[in-house]
Amino acid sequence: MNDCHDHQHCIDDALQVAHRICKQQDVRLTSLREQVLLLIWQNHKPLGAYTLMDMLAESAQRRVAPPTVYRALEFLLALKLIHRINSLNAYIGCTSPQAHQTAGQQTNYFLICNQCHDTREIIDPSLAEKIVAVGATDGFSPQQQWLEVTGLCQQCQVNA
Amino acid sequence: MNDCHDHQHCIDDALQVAHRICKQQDVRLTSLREQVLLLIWQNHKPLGAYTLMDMLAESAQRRVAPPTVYRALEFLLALKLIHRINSLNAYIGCTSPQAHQTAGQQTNYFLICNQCHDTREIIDPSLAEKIVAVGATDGFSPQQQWLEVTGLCQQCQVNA
DNA sequence: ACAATAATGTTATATCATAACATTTATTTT
DNA sequence: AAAATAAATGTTATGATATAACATTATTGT
Repeated sequence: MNDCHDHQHCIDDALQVAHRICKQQDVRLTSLREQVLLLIWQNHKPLGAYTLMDMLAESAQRRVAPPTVYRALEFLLALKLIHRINSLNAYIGCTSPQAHQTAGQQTNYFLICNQCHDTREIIDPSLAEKIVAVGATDGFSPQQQWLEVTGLCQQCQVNA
Repeated sequence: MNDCHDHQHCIDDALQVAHRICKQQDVRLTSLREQVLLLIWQNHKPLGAYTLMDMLAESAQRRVAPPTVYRALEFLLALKLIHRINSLNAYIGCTSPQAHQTAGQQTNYFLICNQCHDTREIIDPSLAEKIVAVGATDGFSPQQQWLEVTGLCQQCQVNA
């Protein structure tokens, strides 16, 4: 893990934000949903749905079937508490659920380390604008943007 | 389809380029591989592997099993004659197979219309540079970039 | 023609995801 | 508090995407 941060603090913070957002939106962060979110944050790497199922069985003593975990993921995705990494079929915690609306679009930018799999979300309105500008050449009106950049994170470059 | 081009010409051209590249690289564009590439170009939209299988059975009178079509796709992907659209689990023809190496990275940028599903590839070195710059802030060394932007193409905005 | 290599065929199965309906839990109304 | 309602989760089955492992066929170089 790319450990340039206090990990426990980061988890606590994410959970706290989640509780706040759910309260605001008047939706329920049930025990299942919270467990899923917690597992995603504890691992701090993109996790697949079936991996999460196994983890729930182990750490949370709760064996659930696929639809159950997918429903929890769907809920968390809708609130943007997590994101889906399309190139990995996996899910990761969102660092700032309110921050990726830029000019009416949903932006999702990730740096994915091929070696340690640490995955970092980027929030950068100037990048969003650049991408909009590129599409505008073709008269395209964007709604959602996904950017997944794979490579080597700083840690893994140093260690190589 | 976003028909601002001569479609047959575009198909012919793509096939010709494919033949040339295979010759250059000394690899074989077999009948199966060519059929798959042709189907992808004829449709001009992202196609799933199983859709391609069905199409092969119909138009090319050739019923094949999944591994066969996946191997053909793998071959075409390796030569960058096609790309995979991760958000759709689908494959699309590449407009200029040599053009997306920018500063040592493979770049894949697409505008995907939510309505007509027309999917356009973008080649834009300045965007690649911008993305590299964004990653550089975190000391990230990129290898591959995927950008998938969904929204409405010009045609579909006009028709709406 | 023969050996070596590459491509495709075949069977089985892994992996990711959802539809449809039953049950349980939480909330609201009375 | 009990009943009615709504929301969440459980359950079963299956759909959709992809690959592993090994057999066979086609192509290439000698």
